[in-house]
Amino acid sequence: MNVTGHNRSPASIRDVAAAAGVSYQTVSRVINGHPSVKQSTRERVLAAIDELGFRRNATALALARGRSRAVTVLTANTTHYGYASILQGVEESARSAAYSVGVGVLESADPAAVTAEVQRAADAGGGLVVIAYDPEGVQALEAVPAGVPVVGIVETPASPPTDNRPWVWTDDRQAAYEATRHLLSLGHETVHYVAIPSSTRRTGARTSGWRQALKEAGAAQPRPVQGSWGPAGGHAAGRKLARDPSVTAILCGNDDLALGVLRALHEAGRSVPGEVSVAGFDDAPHSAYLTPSLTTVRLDFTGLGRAAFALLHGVLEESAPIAPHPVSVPELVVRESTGRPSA
Amino acid sequence: MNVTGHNRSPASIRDVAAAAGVSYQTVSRVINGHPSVKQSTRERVLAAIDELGFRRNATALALARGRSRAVTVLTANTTHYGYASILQGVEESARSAAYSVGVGVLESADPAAVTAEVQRAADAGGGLVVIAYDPEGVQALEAVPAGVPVVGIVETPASPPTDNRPWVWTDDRQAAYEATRHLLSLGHETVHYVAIPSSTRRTGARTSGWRQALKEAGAAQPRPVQGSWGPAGGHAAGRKLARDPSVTAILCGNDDLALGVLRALHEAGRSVPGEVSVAGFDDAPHSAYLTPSLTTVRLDFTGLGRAAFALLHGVLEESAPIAPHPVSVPELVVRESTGRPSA
DNA sequence: GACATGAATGTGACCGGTCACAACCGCAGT
DNA sequence: ACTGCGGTTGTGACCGGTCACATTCATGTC
Repeated sequence: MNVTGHNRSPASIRDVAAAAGVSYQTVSRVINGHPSVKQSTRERVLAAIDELGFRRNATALALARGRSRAVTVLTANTTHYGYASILQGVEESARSAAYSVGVGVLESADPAAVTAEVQRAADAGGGLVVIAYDPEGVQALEAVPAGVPVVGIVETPASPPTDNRPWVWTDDRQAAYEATRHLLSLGHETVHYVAIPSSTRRTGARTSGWRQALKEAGAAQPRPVQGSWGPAGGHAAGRKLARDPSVTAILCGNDDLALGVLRALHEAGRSVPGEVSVAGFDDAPHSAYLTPSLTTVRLDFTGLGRAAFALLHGVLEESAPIAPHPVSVPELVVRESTGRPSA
Repeated sequence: MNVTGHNRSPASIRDVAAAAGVSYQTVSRVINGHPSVKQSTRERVLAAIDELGFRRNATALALARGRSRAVTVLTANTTHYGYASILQGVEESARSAAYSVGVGVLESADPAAVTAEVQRAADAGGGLVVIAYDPEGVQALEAVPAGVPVVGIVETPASPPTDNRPWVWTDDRQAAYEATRHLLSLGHETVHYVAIPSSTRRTGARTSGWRQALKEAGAAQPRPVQGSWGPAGGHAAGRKLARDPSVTAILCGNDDLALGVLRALHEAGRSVPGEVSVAGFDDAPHSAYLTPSLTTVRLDFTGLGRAAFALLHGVLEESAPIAPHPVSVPELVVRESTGRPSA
């Protein structure tokens, strides 16, 4: 009988101490597995703990220790596949390290709101993981107060964040490069690009990888079409591209955009991959089941989340040395949506 | 200059008090907007706060007050559309109430792990939102220690959780009922069902709504096909159903399953909706862009999340009275994937 | 038998806030 | 001059743990 049902407020170590006839300090020692506690005493204390249903108060612990086994993930979105998977990865490893995980969403538009959210997360006391794939995330990363442990998840290894904080990345640039080369190698004259909103005012890593592949191949470099994140944006972009008969290959900034593009092409009566090839980015779970199934670049988002946590964990506990910035290697997955041009 | 760069440890109210030449209690009063503080004093304190870059320590606050403006969402998954959207809804309203949001994932298989996760979340001190759409969630809801404020998000209003804790729901039963009736009204002899894992050992709400519609129409009641959550499960189920030429209408437990079913039918050479009609559940963002676009039942998951938080907020702050269990009304969205049977 | 030694335990202060209560202030009422 | 009172401010204890240090006790050694 470890829970006595109608207990008023939860038992503290002093309650346990009283019940076991020892001092609170001894109870503390037992909880923390300190060696110098006589066996008989330890057993008495453990019995009392069980009896009273004692659980160590996490808040008090955090206050006394000055740090709180907690990580907060700051992200612009929690529903898109990549973001959600990163969160899942962080949560996964955080859980097995007995850390708790918080989420803070960075509301677009308002910079003050972003800063406020960062502040609140910082006040929580633990470490921060900032997903800096988009403008809000980048701003958030910069707004993190000095002294707060933080790991950034960024799009490109090219230019590190302003200071020497650790970060992890997927090599999006390389990934886009490879996807573009795949399409070119099939015989397409050039490849059009439907972009996701880029992380900075400058060109995003995916865009730049695509561009480089075109350049190296001496192919024409059409203007990227700006899309949003979701399928609706892809659909809008796809309608424009579908009107241009010279378009035979389209690379999309993510799989959702690609889905919208596929739909737009279908509505315009252009067959995929017969007339137009389409490739995506991310390899979301549904991409393999579309008709036609989607050629895309698989990115290990959950692995990225795990790496971010591992890094942060190292910083917070000062135990494990900070591993060099982990990279996850993207992998091109060729499916039905890409093929040789018909002409 | 509110941040003095190289500040060692963050300033406490006593630091501020010293700087302003008042007692710590006066600082506390200023922070909390207590009326009886002389205007000149207040200004002096505010100046010191700004000077030292003081921020109130959330941990200490929680310890002193005995409760912490925090909510933890317990869920079996963070990436599936419905779950992720609920989380988003909770986060959204939590943020505007200046609450922080935690996430705990309930690892399947191991019941002990589920209980442990619930415990850790409870220890965090705030309130709990448990998504009890699946066996893990239901178990978690039951494992919440007495005295911890909790709101459950359940599948069916039929049988409330064991005790009188508040909860919210979507009327999944009614939704499935309507979707089934839609298919029957198109002239299908009967409707097959690909089920998501149900929340209890008994039949899930969606299954039961489907069954009732068939019963009322005097239609045959085929065995539901067990699927998992993702498209892979739907694909497997779809392959079985595709082999049976008598199958002309399939209702799926969610849109991901439906996607897998669509793919399987395509592979088997059966046209949708020409030979077979397919309907999903949830109205995920991509469902409208599939080819054929998916008939489905739209559920307001973010609204559900918001409602859950509102309820919990009421409990935690004892201010607003507990509103009656909010329901969000599902809406049938008819698209291309359903039509009259060909025969 | 006196003393150093190490194991086992207890005491007080502290983390950074809050709460309850006491004390001080100036001013009106008698 | 004495009292009452509301506005202002300060003091001490507390939330539930930890940490640094002091203390007690049994033991082995000279």
